Amino acid sequence: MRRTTLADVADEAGVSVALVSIVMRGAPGAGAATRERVLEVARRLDYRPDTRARLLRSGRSQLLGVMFDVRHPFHVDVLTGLYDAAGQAGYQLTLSAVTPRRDEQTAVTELMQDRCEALVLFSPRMPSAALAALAEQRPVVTMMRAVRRRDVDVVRTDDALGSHQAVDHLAGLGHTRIAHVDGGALPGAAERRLGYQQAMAQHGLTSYEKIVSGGPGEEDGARAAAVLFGDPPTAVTVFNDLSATGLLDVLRRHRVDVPGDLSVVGYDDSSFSRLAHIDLTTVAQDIAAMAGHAVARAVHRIEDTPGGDRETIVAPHLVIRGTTAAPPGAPGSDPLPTG
Amino acid sequence: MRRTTLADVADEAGVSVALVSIVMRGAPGAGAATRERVLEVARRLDYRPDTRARLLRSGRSQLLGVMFDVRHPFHVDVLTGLYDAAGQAGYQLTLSAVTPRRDEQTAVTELMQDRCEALVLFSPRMPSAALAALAEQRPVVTMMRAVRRRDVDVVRTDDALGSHQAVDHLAGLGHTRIAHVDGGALPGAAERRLGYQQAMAQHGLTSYEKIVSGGPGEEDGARAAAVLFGDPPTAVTVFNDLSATGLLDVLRRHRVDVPGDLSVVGYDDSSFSRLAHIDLTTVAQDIAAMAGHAVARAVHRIEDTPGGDRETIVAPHLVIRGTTAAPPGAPGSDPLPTG
DNA sequence: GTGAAAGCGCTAACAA
DNA sequence: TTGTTAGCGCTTTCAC
Repeated sequence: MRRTTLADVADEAGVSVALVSIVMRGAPGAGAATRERVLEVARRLDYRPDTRARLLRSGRSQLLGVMFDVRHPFHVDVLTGLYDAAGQAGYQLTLSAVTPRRDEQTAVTELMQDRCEALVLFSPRMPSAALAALAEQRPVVTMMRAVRRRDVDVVRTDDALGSHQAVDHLAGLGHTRIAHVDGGALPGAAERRLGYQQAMAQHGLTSYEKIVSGGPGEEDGARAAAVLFGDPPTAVTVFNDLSATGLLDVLRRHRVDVPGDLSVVGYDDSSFSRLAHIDLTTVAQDIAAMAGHAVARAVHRIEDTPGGDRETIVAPHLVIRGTTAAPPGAPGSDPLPTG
Repeated sequence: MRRTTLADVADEAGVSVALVSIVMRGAPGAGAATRERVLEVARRLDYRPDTRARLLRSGRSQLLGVMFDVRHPFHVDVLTGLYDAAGQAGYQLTLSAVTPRRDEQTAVTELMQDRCEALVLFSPRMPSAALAALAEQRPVVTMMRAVRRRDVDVVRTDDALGSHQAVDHLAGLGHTRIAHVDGGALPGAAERRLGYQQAMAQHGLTSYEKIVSGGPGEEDGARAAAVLFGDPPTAVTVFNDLSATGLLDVLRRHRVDVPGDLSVVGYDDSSFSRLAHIDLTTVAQDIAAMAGHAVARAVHRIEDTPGGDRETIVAPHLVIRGTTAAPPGAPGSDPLPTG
C-alpha cells in the first residue's frame, strides 16, 4: 500500500508529472480546465506532496527552525505566537527542544540537519561567538537574549521599561519605600535593575533605592524576603514571577498581609501567576509582537532584503492583579480591618 | 557557498560516493583504513548528511512524530522523557504543537507530511474513529488517552490506582470523611472517580462516599469548595491540580486551615504544585516509564514485531507535600493552636 | 499550455 | 573491499 505520488495523479489525470507539479504549487502555466481536473484527481486520491522530495529538488525548505527549552513555560507560550506568524508568512516551523538531558548543541545540530532556512533561538545560553558561528551558516534570530553581533538578529523585550512600569504603578499608588529583588548576573537582570533605578530617580525616590540580591528561583525570593524583614519596604519589584512567589510565600507564612502591608510585582506573567491563589501583579511581554518580529526578521534575512533593524525591542505592559495596592496608612486605601 | 555533499567527500578522499555512504552510516563493507580516511575528510569538510535526501531514498525516516499541546505543562514534561527514549531506540523526534489557533488536524497533517514512521499523540481529543483512520496509514500510539481500537496503541496511567493511592494515604492518616471532586466527563475522570469509590469501599467507608461535580479548571475547584462547606469532610481528593488550587484558594480565603482542618490531594504533579506557596500533595504519573513504553510500542509496530500488549498501563505514585495531615482531633496530630 | 528529460543528495542492488 | 548503476518524489529548464 504505497503512498500516492505525483506520478499517480498524473497518470490518473492523463497529464504529465510536470504539469501536476505546476498545479499543486499553484504556479502559473496551466490551463484552468486542466488545473481543475488535476486538483480533483489529487483530492480523490488523497495526494499529499512529499515535502522532503520537494525541497531536495528546489533547494528551499520554507522551514524555520526553532530551539526552545521545555523547562521554560514562557517559551511554550511564544511557540503559539510563532506558529501564527510563520503561517502567515508562508513558512513552517520545525521544533527542537532543549531538555535537562538534551543540550543546545544537540538541538541546533538537529535543526541544521533538517535544512531549516533560518534559526530562531529562544534565550540561548551559548556564548555569542557560537551564535556568530551559526550565523555564518544560516540566518539566526535570538529571542529574549541580547547579542552584539552584526550577523545575529535580536528580538527582545525592553526589560528596563518593564521594571520602570512596575515602579510607576507602585509610585502612582503612593508607595515611596520600593525595593527591588534582582536576578544577579542572569540575562535581563541588569536591565531590570537599571529600569528600577531610573524609575526611582524619576520619582525622586533615589534616597530610598534598595536592591536585594536574588535570582531566578523560589529559594532566591524566599532568601530575599528574609533580608527585607530587617527594614521592610512597602513594595517590592522582583526579577521574575518564580522568585516573587518564593517571596510571597515567606511573607504570608510570617502573616505579612499582601497587598495590605506590602505590595509585590513579578515579571513574566507566567501562567501560574494567574492562579487565583497567587494572583500576582506582573510585567507581561508582548508575545504576539515578538513572534511577529522574529519571523519577519528571519524571512528578511532569508530573502536577503536590505534594511530593517538588526535588533527589535518590544515594549512590555503591566498586568495588575491582586498583589499590589496603596501602602498602609494611605488615605482611603485601607481595606476593612481584618478581624 | 554550497553545502558539503557526499560527492565532495568522495572526491576529496578519492573514493566513490557509495563507499562514503557506507562509511557514514557505519554500515559493514569498508576497509578500516578507508573508513578512517573518509571519516577524517568528512570531519575536515564539516560534512553533514542530508536527512531528507537520505530518507527519500531509503524510504525510512527514523522519525517519530509527536503531537503535543502547548497549553498543557504536563505534555512538555513528557517530551523530555520521549527524547531520551527515542534517542536510545535510534529514532529522532519531530514535534508538532497544538495551540489555541492550531488544531489537532493541522498538527497531525504536518506530521504525516514529514513522513514520520509512527505518530505519538499526547491526549488527543479527536474521536476514536479519526484515530483509527490515522492508524491505517501509520502506527499510532496515544498517551494519556484510552482508545478501544485494535490498531491504536495506548500508554496511560492507571488513574483508578492513582485515586486509590490518594484515598489510602488519607485513610492511613486517620481520615474517614473523604470527599472527591471529580472531572465530569473528561478523559480519565471516570477512572479517578472509580478509584476513589473502590478505595472508600475497601476501607469500609462506603457510607461516607461523597462525590462533588467539578472539572479541569480553578473555577471548578472553587465551585466545589462552596458545595463542600455545607457538610465539610476532613479530606478531599480532587480531579487535577488546577482544580485543587482553586479549591485551596477558596478554603484559605475562608480561613479554613489546610491541612489542619482539611486535607487536599491533587492529581498530576503539575510543576506549580511544587511551589512552596501551593505545596500540594498530589498523584504523579511515571513520565519516564510512559515515554519508554510509548517509544517501544511505536518501534514495535514500525518494525512489525509480533506480540506485546496493545495497551500499557503505568502505575502512578503519590507525592506527599504539605496539604495533607491527620484529621482534626486525631491523637497526637494537632498542630499548635494557631493563636 | 503542455511534456520530456535532467538531477537535487542520497542509498541499495549488483557487478567488478 | 570497492565502484557502477538506478532511482526515491519532486522541480526545473527547455523544447514542442
